[in-house]
Amino acid sequence: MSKKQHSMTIGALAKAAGMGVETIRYYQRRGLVAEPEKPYGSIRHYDDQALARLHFIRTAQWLGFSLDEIGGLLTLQDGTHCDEARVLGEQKLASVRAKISSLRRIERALDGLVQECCAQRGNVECPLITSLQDGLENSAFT
Amino acid sequence: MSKKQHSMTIGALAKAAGMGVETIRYYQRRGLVAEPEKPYGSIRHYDDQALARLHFIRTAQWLGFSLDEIGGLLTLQDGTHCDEARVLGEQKLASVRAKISSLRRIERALDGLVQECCAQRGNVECPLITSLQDGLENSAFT
DNA sequence: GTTACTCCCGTAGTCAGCTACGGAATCAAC
DNA sequence: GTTGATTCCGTAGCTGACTACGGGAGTAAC
Repeated sequence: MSKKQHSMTIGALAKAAGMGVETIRYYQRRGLVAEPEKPYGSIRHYDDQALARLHFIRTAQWLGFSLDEIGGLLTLQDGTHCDEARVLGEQKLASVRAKISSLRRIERALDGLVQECCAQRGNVECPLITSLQDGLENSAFT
Repeated sequence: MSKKQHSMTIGALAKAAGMGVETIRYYQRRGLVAEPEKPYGSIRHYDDQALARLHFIRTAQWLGFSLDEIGGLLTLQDGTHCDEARVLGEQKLASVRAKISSLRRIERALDGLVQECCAQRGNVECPLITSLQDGLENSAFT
């Protein structure tokens, strides 16, 4: 149970979290990470809890949450708001799924265009370009 | 074959293209859309070719091309650079596919967390939050 | 005790893609 | 011939997530 003694400067914290010092200071300004009060000397020290919070932020970002949304999640962090967290998770899941299906449509369209391009190689008319000009309406991939 | 007589002001063009006047003027500044010279009076007029170009831009944007990339595509527009266009299309297709697979991983992770949340309803510990804190490593969804 | 690094803090810049503002000119309708 | 909308043009602001800069203070190594 050694927790507090593992203290580090902001530079070490940044290295441990795999991000830049300026990024952490930016999160502090946004209110996502607390600034520990600095001792009588002058330099602030951070513990493992600060590191955990940075992990939280990074992971939630990877899941597609914005920093504002992460701020919301952090207020639920005491564990007593499971339902609210779940709702946020469900909303994010829905938006991720929407993004995926939109990207799939784009994939089909692009793939079709590239195939056509390959087939017509050497031709003067480029099917990719002309499809873009026509807004894809006349193409089979929409 | 009536083409030129279909001329419009920038406002009408914007409406036809489904975008704002300021957006078109922004594209002109970026060099994506030409500014027709204005007649002795004062107001510029745009034809269907300008509209086609806006369609081109919008569609290419939907396909995930940035405005810079679209500028590149537009220089290939004479149709004699089919191979180059195809290469750009293939690159974009690869990046779309990468995005999709990354989003799928995110989907799985989020879905797992939300399921756990549902299962543990009423519990004090929220699995979604704690997983975020631990960086998902200890969770089954990575 | 000096050199070299790191920290502190505020402010400002970056990127993409718009969006808004302001003041003058012009056009369309009545 | 006046009102009200639109155009023109340059410049400036916005969003999100950083990233950089500058100058002073503290800290670690030799």
